[in-house]
Amino acid sequence: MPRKKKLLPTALSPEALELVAARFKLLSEPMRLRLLQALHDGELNVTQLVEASGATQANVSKHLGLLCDAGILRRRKDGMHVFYAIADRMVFELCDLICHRLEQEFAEKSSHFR
Amino acid sequence: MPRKKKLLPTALSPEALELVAARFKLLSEPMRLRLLQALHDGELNVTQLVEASGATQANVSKHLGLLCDAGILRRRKDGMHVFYAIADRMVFELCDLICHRLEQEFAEKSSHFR
DNA sequence: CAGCCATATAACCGCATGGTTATACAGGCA
DNA sequence: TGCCTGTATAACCATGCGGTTATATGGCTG
Repeated sequence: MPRKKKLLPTALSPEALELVAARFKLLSEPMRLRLLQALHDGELNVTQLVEASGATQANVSKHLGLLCDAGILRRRKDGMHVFYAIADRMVFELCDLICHRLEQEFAEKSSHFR
Repeated sequence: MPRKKKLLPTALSPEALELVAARFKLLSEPMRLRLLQALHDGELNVTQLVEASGATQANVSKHLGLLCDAGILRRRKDGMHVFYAIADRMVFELCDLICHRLEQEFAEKSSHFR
């Protein structure tokens, strides 16, 4: 078996950067993060997500569609209901990284006042 | 020494999600990713970044300002020049995660045609 | 079938923001 | 001092996109 990955950065092409940026953009909406968070522990249908997020049904549906198209969520129809679930748990890894870093930054800033 | 982190997800507050989303939004522009990538191996001044990115000086300057305000970059004035450098290398970790995942997704899709 | 519920979609509006152009500002150099 | 270079900023425009409202679709139930 050959080596797994190249270690050097090897500048990404502009097209690749577009795709990466698009992925970040998907995660750059608080409402979508709320939906993802609501789905952290398991699938929910649209009505449940509407309740959990506090947004309108149309709005929730649109966001879910985007996340689904990107492969972050998956859909499962069950009779009249449509259940959504996390398809790519890496999103939580990304959020946690940012979250901990922010926490750390604020802790440092606030320490200057003590 | 007590435990380092709580293990359970513990839903983030809406305000926290706003901050996390804002961080993602900063990374959701291809041009900003290009600038970050250009700075991967060390600091560069604005003129060099203009060349590296192919954008206008004003545009580059604006993006650099945003990244700097967020603490992702740091500035260093040297005479007439202003040098920018990565202040938080976590951005590369985030990009790599997404990048490898996209690579993997496309590889899987393309394999269906072989 | 009729009517209701759950979901998706289309049309629209308003705002945020990326890009450009022009200009201001500051440091070096004659 | 005056000019040139490097950088930041202000004003402006155009586009994208999140939110809403209204409507379509489709499955269930009486």
